[in-house]
Amino acid sequence: MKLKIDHKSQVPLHIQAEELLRRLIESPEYTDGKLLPNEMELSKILSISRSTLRQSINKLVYDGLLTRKKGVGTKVVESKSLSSKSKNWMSFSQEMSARGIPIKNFELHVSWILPDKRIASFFGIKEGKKVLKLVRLRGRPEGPFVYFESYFHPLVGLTGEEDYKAPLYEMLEKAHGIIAMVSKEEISALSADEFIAEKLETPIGAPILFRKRFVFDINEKPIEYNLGYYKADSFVYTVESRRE
Amino acid sequence: MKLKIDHKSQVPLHIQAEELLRRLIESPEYTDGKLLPNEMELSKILSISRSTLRQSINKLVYDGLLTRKKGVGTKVVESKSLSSKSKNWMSFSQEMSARGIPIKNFELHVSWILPDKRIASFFGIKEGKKVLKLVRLRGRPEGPFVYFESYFHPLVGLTGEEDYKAPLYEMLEKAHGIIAMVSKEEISALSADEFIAEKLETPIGAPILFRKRFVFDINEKPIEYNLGYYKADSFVYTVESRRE
DNA sequence: ATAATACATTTGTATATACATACTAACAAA
DNA sequence: TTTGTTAGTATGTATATACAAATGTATTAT
Repeated sequence: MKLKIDHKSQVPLHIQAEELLRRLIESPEYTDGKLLPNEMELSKILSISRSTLRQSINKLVYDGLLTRKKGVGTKVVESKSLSSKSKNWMSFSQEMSARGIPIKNFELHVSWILPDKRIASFFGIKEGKKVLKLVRLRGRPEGPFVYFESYFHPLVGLTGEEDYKAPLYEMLEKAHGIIAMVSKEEISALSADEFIAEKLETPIGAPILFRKRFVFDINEKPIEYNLGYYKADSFVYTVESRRE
Repeated sequence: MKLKIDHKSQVPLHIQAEELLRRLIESPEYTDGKLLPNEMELSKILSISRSTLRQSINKLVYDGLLTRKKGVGTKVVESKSLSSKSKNWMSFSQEMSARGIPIKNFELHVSWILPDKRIASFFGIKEGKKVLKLVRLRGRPEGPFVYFESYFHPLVGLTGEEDYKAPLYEMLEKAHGIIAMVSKEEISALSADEFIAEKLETPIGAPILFRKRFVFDINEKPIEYNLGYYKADSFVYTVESRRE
C-alpha cells in the first residue's frame, strides 16, 4: 500500500494522513486488531510530524476505528461491522451500497410545490415561496421497501431537471457546492395507512419504521426535510454511541 | 463563574479545561449561541497553553457543543435541545429525566436463568452458565409504554438483590467499578404480539418500536443485552450525526 | 522456579513558536 | 452608493521539543 502525502497540496496534511490511515486500516492486512506502526515510525513514513499525525489518529480514535494504549501501541478495533462505522454521515444509497444491497427505483416524482407551515418554518421561508418536492419509492429488485418524501430549500439550486437516480448529495456537492454536514433524525413506529400500504405493497396496519430526517449544511442552514416510511421487516436502524 | 485549573492535580489539564468549558457553556450566559472568549484569552484565563486548550475545544466541537469559524471565533451551538446531546451515552432513566418525564415502574422481575444460544454467544459464555435476567415494565404514571428484557454478564457482579429502581449504570459504576462505555443499538418496527400487547395495554398488532441494545465496557467486553419494546405513539428516537 | 528490579518502548501530556487562512470592519476610491 | 483595499483578529495548520506514565521484556536476586 502506498502511503504518500503531498506537502504541496491544498489539503491539510492531517486530513491527508487521516484518509490514508482510513484506507490502510480497512485493507485486509488490518482486519484482526493488528497494531499500527508506532507514532514515531508512522510520522517518518508519512513524513509529517508526530503532532500532526496525532491529530489524524485522534479523529480515528474518536470515530471508533482505532484504540490506543500507553506502552503498547495503536490498534485497529476488531469487529469492524457495519454498525461500527455508523457515526459517519451517510446517504440512503451509500448506506445500502455499503451493505451490498442493489437499489431499484420504483417511482420518482419531482415537483415544485407550496410548502405547508411545518416545512416553510423549518426552511425559514415564507409560505408563498415554492420548494422542490421529491418523492421516491425505492427498494430491492423484489419489491419496494421504503417510501421517501423529500423537500429541498430553494437556495440549494436544484431545478428539478437533475438526474435523481445518482447519489443526491454527491451531486449537490459537485454541482452546487452544497455540503451536507449535520443530520438530525427522529425515529418512531407507526401503522401503515391506506396510502403507504399501497405503495409498500403491505397490508393496512402493518408496522412501519418512520424516520424523519433534517439535513443541514456546514453553516447549520437547512437543506432537506425528509420523511421515510420503511417496511418494518426489511430495515434495521443501527447506532453506535460512546461515552466521553 | 470560577475558572480554575489545578496544575498540580493528577487530572490532565486538557481534561480539566474540558470540564470547565462544559460547565461554562451550559450556564445561562451561553444559551444563545454566544461567542466564547478567543483562544489566546481563554488560554491566559485558564493559564494553560493554546495547544492544550485546543485539545479541549476539539473534543467539545466533536461532541457538537461548539462550532468554530476562522476569523470569527468559537460559539456555543444553538438549540441545545435534547437531540443535540444525543451523542452522549445515556441510560433509560437519564434519558427520561432529561426530558422531564417522571418514571413509574409497573413490573420488575429479577431471576437467574440459563441463556439461550444467542445471548450466551453474545456474552461469550457457555450455555450452561446462568445469567441475570431483569424484566421491567416502565412508563408514565398514566400507563406503561415500554417493556424491557435485560440480560447481564455474570462477571458484572450483580446478585439480583440490588435496588433496581435506582439508575442501574450509576450503581454498577459505584458498586462494581463497571463502566459502560459503548452501546450498539438496532432499531426496527414490529407488531405487538399477544404478550407485548397485554403488557403495554395496547391492541394486538399495534406498531411497536423495537430497540435492541448491546452494551460494552471500556475493554469492549459485553455487559448487557437489552431488548426494549416501545409503544409507538409514545416514543421517538432521536439521533444527530455529523460529517468529519 | 519465582519474584523483584531495571530498562526500553510507546502513547500521553504540555508548551512554545511560526505562519496560513478566513472573516470583519473601516476606510478610500470609483 | 458601490466597490476595492487594507489592517486587524481569530481560528487552522504544522513542527519541534521535553518529560510523564503505562506496559512489556529481559535481567537479576532469592
